Amino acid sequence: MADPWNGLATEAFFKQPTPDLVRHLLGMICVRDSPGGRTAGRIVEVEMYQGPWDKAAHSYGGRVTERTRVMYGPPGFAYVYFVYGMHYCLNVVSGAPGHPEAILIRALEPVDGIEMMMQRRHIDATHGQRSLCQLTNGPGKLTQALGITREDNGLAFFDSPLKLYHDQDPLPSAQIATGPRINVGYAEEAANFPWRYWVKGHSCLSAKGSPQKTKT
DNA sequence: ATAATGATTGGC
DNA sequence: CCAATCATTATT
Repeated sequence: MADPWNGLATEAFFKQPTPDLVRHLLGMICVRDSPGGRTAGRIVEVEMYQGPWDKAAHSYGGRVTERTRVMYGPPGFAYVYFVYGMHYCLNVVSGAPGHPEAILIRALEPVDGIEMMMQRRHIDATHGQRSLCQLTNGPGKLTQALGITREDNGLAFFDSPLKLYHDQDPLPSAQIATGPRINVGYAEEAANFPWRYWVKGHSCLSAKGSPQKTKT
């Protein structure tokens, strides 16, 4: 038997309940292979969206549209949508078929294909941790850096150019923080659900996702 | 057919 | 703080 915490995620891995999967995605490696090469990053910030009763979700109320159709299918596939007329966002579909749940990937720590990411993001080569993080520390930034577009909608994370890998054991709870999701103020009571999860203290968290630093 | 708006980012 | 920019969605 393969070690479930080492290597390409299996189709079965995605069948766990969304509240479990969202924590297990933290620390995993998201990979996008393209003819030009591989780009990849470690997942450090995510948000879950749960089906018909989550007013922040595109699938709120059980709406089935062309855009949200993939959310109603089996878990482990990509839900990619276009927002604000200029950005793509990448989600991992979760939940059993008929349960329109998904997990938005909000920030990555760059791991592979740095040069290609810099070209795609139109960022000049500079060095240091801070400049690396700006490649992928936001949901729109990471799709641009990995070259993810609407063409990726519906791809299987366990069998396609878009992949999720384990290279370490799941993060312990002590290293995971939670809080309200970003930019869902329209969602009334759901706006306050603590359904954003991030790696505590990580330097590549999204700008709005980074807890404000307090002075001592 | 038309109007409103967004699971964001970057610039001022 | 606010403009950019257009697909998606709901409404007429």
